[in-house]
Amino acid sequence: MFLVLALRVRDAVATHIRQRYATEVSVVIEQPRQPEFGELALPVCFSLAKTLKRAPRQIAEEMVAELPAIEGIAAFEVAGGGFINVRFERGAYGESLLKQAAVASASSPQKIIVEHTNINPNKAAHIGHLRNAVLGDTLVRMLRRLGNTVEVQNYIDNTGVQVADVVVAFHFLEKKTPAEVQALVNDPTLRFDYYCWDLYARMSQHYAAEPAAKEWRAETLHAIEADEGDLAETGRIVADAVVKKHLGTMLRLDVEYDLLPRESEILHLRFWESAFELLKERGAVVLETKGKNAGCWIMPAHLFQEPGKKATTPKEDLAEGEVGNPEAGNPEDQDKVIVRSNGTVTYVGKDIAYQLWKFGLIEKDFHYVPYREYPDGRVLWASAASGGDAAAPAFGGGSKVYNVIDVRQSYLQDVVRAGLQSLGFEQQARDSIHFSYEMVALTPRCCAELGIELSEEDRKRSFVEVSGRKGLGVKADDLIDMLITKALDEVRSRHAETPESAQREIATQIAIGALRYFMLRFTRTTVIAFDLQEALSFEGETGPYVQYAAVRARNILRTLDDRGETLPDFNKQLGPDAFEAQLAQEDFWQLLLEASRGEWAIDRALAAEEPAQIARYAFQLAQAFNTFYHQHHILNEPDARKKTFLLWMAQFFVRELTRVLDTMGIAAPKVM
RNA sequence: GGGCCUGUAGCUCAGUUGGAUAGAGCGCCUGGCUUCGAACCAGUAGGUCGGGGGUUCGAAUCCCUCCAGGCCCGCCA
Repeated sequence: MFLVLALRVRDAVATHIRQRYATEVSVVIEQPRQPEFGELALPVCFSLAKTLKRAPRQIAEEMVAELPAIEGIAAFEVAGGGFINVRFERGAYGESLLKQAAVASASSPQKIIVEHTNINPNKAAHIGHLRNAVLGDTLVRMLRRLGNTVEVQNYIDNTGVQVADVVVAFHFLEKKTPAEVQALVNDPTLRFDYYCWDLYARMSQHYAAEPAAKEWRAETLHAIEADEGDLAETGRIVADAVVKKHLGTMLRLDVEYDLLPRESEILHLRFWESAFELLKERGAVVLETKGKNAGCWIMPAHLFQEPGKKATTPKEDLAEGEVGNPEAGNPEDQDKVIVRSNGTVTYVGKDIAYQLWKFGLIEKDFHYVPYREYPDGRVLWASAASGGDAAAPAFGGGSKVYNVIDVRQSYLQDVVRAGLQSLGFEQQARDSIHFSYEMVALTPRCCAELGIELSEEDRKRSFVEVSGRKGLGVKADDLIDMLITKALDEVRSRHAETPESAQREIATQIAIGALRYFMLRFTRTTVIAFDLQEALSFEGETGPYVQYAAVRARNILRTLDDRGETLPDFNKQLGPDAFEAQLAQEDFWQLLLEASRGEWAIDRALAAEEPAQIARYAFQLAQAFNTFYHQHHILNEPDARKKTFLLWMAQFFVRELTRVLDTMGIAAPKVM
């Protein structure tokens, strides 16, 4: 509702300015620093002052006098050097919240593709992968809440070097047949993804000690690509088993996907060939005849050095203004090889083909088979080379694509985008969003706690990068288990009477809440220096703090029921006058406002491309409620009218906070 | 050599895209549970917003420069 009024004011003011001053300015809406200043603040007169060459305060006064009446708005006031502050009609506002009036959306709904997780299927997921999945899944939930159709893709690189290295280790180091590897997968006493974690680290050490072993890698990669022999079969077994483990880990966090596009199908269905024809036709890639890249098809550096941006809004330029191109050295050093001199395509080439498919820009499509069904009924599909299910939904063809990939891949993402651009797909290039984020690193203290040996050099650093090759990192499932164990201790001490299964369910919700909130509270550009104690905390700015506020509010309603009282019929007992009277009390009004700002917060967070803002909003709302809860004892309220109103407030708060938590993928437990 | 990011309280981080008196959590200190259960609340202390210049009504935010740290720049993925 807050968003509805904000948009209404914005549009009315913009129209007024256009008509009265014959000029076009973007009307920025803010929340005033001080609540006493009202509900919205418009600094628009400051920018207007420049074009009109008049004092901002004078313009503000003139505008306040001339602005037409707006439904739901009680007053415009001039403040400071030329702010226009806006006050809502409190009675009407409360009434509309009760009646659950219109849901607003600032942008028109569209089909959006979000790609996230994308873990190499060769070992267990670690905390860095958790950041990706939580960020991606929260983005998906935010987009869906504002009415968009979102398709979630988790790209599986089942033919790459990382899988190959584990296959190499199984085949050449451990001398295991595919059947023996399959037996490991089936062994219930062994965690296959953990086994691979160690094996992969061992293999990396082996390569370092005996570089000649890299020939095994080449042989294995070739076998996997050709899909022939024992090496290929072991590859399929490893990748499929590890993918299933990853899906299980992510489901613990309530992260689901719609589609697993697999690299093996991109290869076998020759997506690249279609893209290659296009790229050659439009001159986006050319055959190099001289220099160090002789014999390669390259993308000339100038294509991504001069992106030729036009007609983009400044906001989009800023948000994705990460064009990182080397400018030093020889000109050909900056060209990007797309097809090697031996005729094989590089990773970026495949990525360009995949990105084109996401927008529906190449003729090719996958076949699709159901991969698994989630407990909530959602079906996860996987790509297939042939014999697809006719009942499969239409995948791909999005109008906007978010790739949730860490910031280290910025350069490659720029090349992919440049590919689209040089093919003439300007709009799609702009709507390809690299939703980048910084890495999760480990603090030296955390390494010490986990018994990880560090070099002298690393110990002096403020953080150490997680490395799969070194086997250095915190496994996602281990962290989740630790969180659940800790939460379970707390739940047991508070609710000894509760059955074990219920205790465990609550502890799990708290653990996941803590984890997801932890991964969301940092902005995308912040390196998370992972600290076990901080991550395990359930106090202060944490997920459990927010969950607890919801539980407290719900306890009020439950206790009312336990006392044999019934919830009043709010629709009959609360009208505009009642709201007007109760909301005259400032702290009631402020809490209600905050609780009604959910969509506004999501709208702004999406505009800023920063999910951390949702975490922050949820925390602030919880904080506001906790203060309110402490000051007003609802069930003992002697004034019947006031009590009715406060009960409604509690109910409204529960509903809104639950929705925000859901947007972050966090459950509101029954008790805590 | 180049590109991108970061530098804000003892620590970890926000800061509404240039706005009003720079905020929160943790930690420290003080106080509050027979209550809708304290995973909470109230309060104290803590700041040259890395340094310097500039732009203007107004700068933590934009520009220049210097310093410090991180990431990336392969016929690897």
